[in-house]
Order: sequence, then C-alpha cells, then structure tokens
Amino acid sequence: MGRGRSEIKRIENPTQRQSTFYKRRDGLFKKARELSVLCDVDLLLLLFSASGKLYHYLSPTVPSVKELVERYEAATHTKVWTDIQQERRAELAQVAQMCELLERELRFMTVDDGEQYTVPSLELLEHNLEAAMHKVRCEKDRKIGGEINYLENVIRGRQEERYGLCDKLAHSQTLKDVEAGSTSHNNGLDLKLGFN
Amino acid sequence: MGRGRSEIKRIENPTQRQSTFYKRRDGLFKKARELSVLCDVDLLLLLFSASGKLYHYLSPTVPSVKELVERYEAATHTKVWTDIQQERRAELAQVAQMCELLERELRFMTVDDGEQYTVPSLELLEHNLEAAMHKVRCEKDRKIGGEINYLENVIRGRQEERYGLCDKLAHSQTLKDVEAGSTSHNNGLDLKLGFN
DNA sequence: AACTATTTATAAGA
DNA sequence: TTCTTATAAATAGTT
Repeated sequence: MGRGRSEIKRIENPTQRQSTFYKRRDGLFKKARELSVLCDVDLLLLLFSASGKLYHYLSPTVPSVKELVERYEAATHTKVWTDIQQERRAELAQVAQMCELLERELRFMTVDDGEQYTVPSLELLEHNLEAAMHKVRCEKDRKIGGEINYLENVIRGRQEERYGLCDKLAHSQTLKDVEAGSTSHNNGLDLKLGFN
Repeated sequence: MGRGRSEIKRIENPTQRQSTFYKRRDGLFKKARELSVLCDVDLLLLLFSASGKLYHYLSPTVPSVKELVERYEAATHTKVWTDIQQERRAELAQVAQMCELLERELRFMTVDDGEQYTVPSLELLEHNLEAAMHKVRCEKDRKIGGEINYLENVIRGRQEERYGLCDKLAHSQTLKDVEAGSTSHNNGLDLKLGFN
C-alpha cells in the first residue's frame, strides 16, 4: 500500500522506520481487534518496539495473558510453565531423598530397641546423625543461595541483554524490588537445606 | 476492504465467519511478520479460533514464547511467574522450619555428649525423633497433594468459568491432558514433605 | 500529524 | 477451501 515500496526488509532510515512503525503498529492492532470481534477469536498480541516499549492487545473474551499462555502451553506441550513445575518437583524429590536418609539414621537408632546401648555405638550413632545434619545444613545453604541467584538471573539477565539505556533506567526499580524481596525472605533462616 | 461491509461486529453466518476468519487470519499474520521485519520489533501473536485451534507467530528475533512473556511480566509488573516464585520461597521456608525442628531433636541427643545414656532417655529420644519423622512424612503428603490440587485448580478453574459450551467442548481434551500429566508426576514418591 | 496516490486486503461471488 | 474481482482500507512518500 502506499506509493511504491513492496520489499519487506528492515528499514534502515530511523526516521522512516519509526514512522512506519507507528502506522503499521496501529494497523496491526486494529486488525487484531477486528478479527477477534468479527470471528469470535481469542488472541494475544505482545509487541516490543526496537526501543523496548511494550504494546499489547488481549481480546476481551480472554481474562488474562497468563490464561492464554496456559492454553498455548496445553495446546503445544511446549514447556512454559511445565519446566518451572518440573523444577519444583525435582526440589521435592530431593527433599524426599533427604528424608529417606534421615529416616535411615533414625532406623539405625532403634535397631536394638529395648537392648542396652554401649557408649561406642551411641557415639557412632551421634556421629551419623551429626553428619546427616551437616549435609542438611550445607545443602540448604546451597539451595537457598541458588534460588536467589536463579531469580536474579532470570530477571536481570534476560532484560539487560535487550534493552537500551532508557529502558534499563525504567526497569532498574523492578530489579531492586525483586532483589529486596529475595533477601528479606532469607531472614530468620540460619539452617539451610539441600542434598547431593 | 472488499465489496461493502465496514461494521465490526461478530459475523453471525458461520460459513461467512469461517471464510472471513481464514482471510483475516492470514492477513494479520502477514502484517505481524512484516512489522517485525520492517521495524525491528519483537512480537508474539497467539490466536485461538472459535473452534479452539491454535495459530501463533513469534518474531524470529525472539527465542521463545516464555522469553517474551517474561519481558511482558517485567514490563507490566503483572504477576505471571512471580506468584510461582513466591510459592517456591514459601516451600523453602517450610523446609527450613522442618530442619530446625529436626535439629532441635538432634541437639537433645547430644546434650550429654560423653556421658552414659540410660535406656529411658534413649527411649524418649527415639520417641522424639520418630515424632519428628512422622511430622515430616505427613507434611510431605500434604504438600504434594496440595501441589497437585493447585495445578489442577489453576488450569481447570480459570478456563471453565469463561468459556461457552462450544469452547468447553474444544477444551475438554486439553484439561484431560493436563490432569493426566499432573497425576502421573506423583509416581515413585511415597515420602511426602511439608509442615504445620 | 495530515494528506493522497497507490498498493493491499478482503467481501462477495464462483 | 481456493480463485477472482470489485471495492474498501492501509500506508509510503510527501508536506
């Protein structure tokens, strides 16, 4: 449309690119709205301009972005939430392992239930339990540390690599919020769990 | 465009609606592709037809849907992943609590380090440790059960309340898939963790 | 932002 | 679905 042009390749002239962006962005959103209304379609349009600005449209029949992404995930089996759920599951499995080990220690303690305990056997028992406790503590340290790193990476790493300076400024508050939240959650926990 | 029409309202004639859907869907995807190329834009277009069929486009500069949804989340502060991360945090806090309780039990055991242990004191110790173990097991049962319920609710609850009968039919397979997935994940864990 | 000359998209019909 | 065609819409270049 318009006078001339038809090639679809990146517009190098920034002024022209920006102008075209406005026009086509508006056109695209209009088309998206029209399609969702005319044909009873649920759709999500998420768009980041080259400068990192967000524009989005969600058809009125859909309650939330999350909802639609869940439907997408269900429809494609592409992992989106699933991998996070897998991580949680793996975490629980590790805890289960830890419980089993502790249980084994406790079992050892009751093997001779009703018998006399010798001091050496008690010392061995004590040693085993202390060792288990040590593992529990170290692993919890490791895991909570890893959790915080994970959150920081997810949020900081992904964003920094894409956005210009302007955008970075806008997001820095978000990052600070999240970090502040993460560390505050650590309060009052000197014991830390994990295995391996 | 085309001969006549200009009103944007749901097309009641199903044949006509379907035909329009094809044409406008293709047009929308074409426009989306063009915009992303011409203006260096990252975009996601997720679309479910009235019959529940999925169509989507992700601009080639974006590695994954997840990536873009995370950027969306960061840009809007809408909780999407955050609530899940909060849950993980809560889980870890509970584990920490459990560890503290176990630690207390173990401390009791080593109070008289180097002394002779009487059988009654050992029995008391054993009892305490068994009680702790029982709590650990019960709570893990509770928590894994809760996990499954949570996933089912998130996915089932949100969808059922919004869609008409037609849509429900189309989605019932999806729901079944998700449920099947959740329960199968429980395999191999008879120990379950949790506190309270 | 606005204006148009043109190109595109698409409604209707086949 | 797919094609054709008349026409409405979108938009590139310009002001």
